[in-house]
Amino acid sequence: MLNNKLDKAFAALADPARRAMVERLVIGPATVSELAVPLPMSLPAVMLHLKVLEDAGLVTSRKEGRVRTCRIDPEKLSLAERWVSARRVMWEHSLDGLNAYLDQTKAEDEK
Amino acid sequence: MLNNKLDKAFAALADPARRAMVERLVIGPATVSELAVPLPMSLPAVMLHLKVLEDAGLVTSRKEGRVRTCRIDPEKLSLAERWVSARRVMWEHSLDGLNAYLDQTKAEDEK
DNA sequence: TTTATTGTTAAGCATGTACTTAAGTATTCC
DNA sequence: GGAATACTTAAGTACATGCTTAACAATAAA
Repeated sequence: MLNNKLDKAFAALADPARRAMVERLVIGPATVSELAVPLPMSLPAVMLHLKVLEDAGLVTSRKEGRVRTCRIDPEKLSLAERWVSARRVMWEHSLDGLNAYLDQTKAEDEK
Repeated sequence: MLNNKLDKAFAALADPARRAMVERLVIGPATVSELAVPLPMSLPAVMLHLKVLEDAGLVTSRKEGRVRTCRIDPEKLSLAERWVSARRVMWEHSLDGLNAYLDQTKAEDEK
């Protein structure tokens, strides 16, 4: 059912086509056709990917005339980022992570 | 086909059961049964999730006797983190992101 | 050596995902 | 008005995902 926001955000980012769309949109807004150009698929398929991105809250779009313009909404992007970051930091503060850190420090001393 | 490492990492993190397993493992290593306790599903289902996490490189495990011990491998975790972070930063440096930043700054001035 | 524990494999099922082509709608241009 | 553009919807197909229960190791404990 994908209720959770994180579920949707991570699931959206799991697809290379959708990541490519995000990569394009971080540069600036784009139309649906512009997003579709580099992608090896039909326009309806791109629409579906766009819908997934919008549903995850990563992208918003607005239609003016016959053109739909899409842009990044970076809040959800940072939501996903913060989840991963917080867990990595937690791990680093655990005994396991501490040992890994010490091993790494030791390895660097021996260089 | 999920060839890409990022595909697998994001897809693995898109499931709440798997994120719960990661949350448990950042505290320290755990057995399969320990990971299964809080999860509302059968042990074989947990095994499948574990396999997905291992396949994504987020988790490693080793069997000693009849017990399999699992632990986090934070390298792939930071791989996903860095992808998101880099895109957010790129967006912030774009005209769109710059405007959002300025709007936010203005809003905070008015507080 | 029987029994309990811990994990693994197999088979099956229901649902979701990622497309496709074809047809349709709404705008804009000529 | 008629044609081109930019998307949108519908219908259908193929494959992947997320479980289940049942049966089967392998190891450890009594």
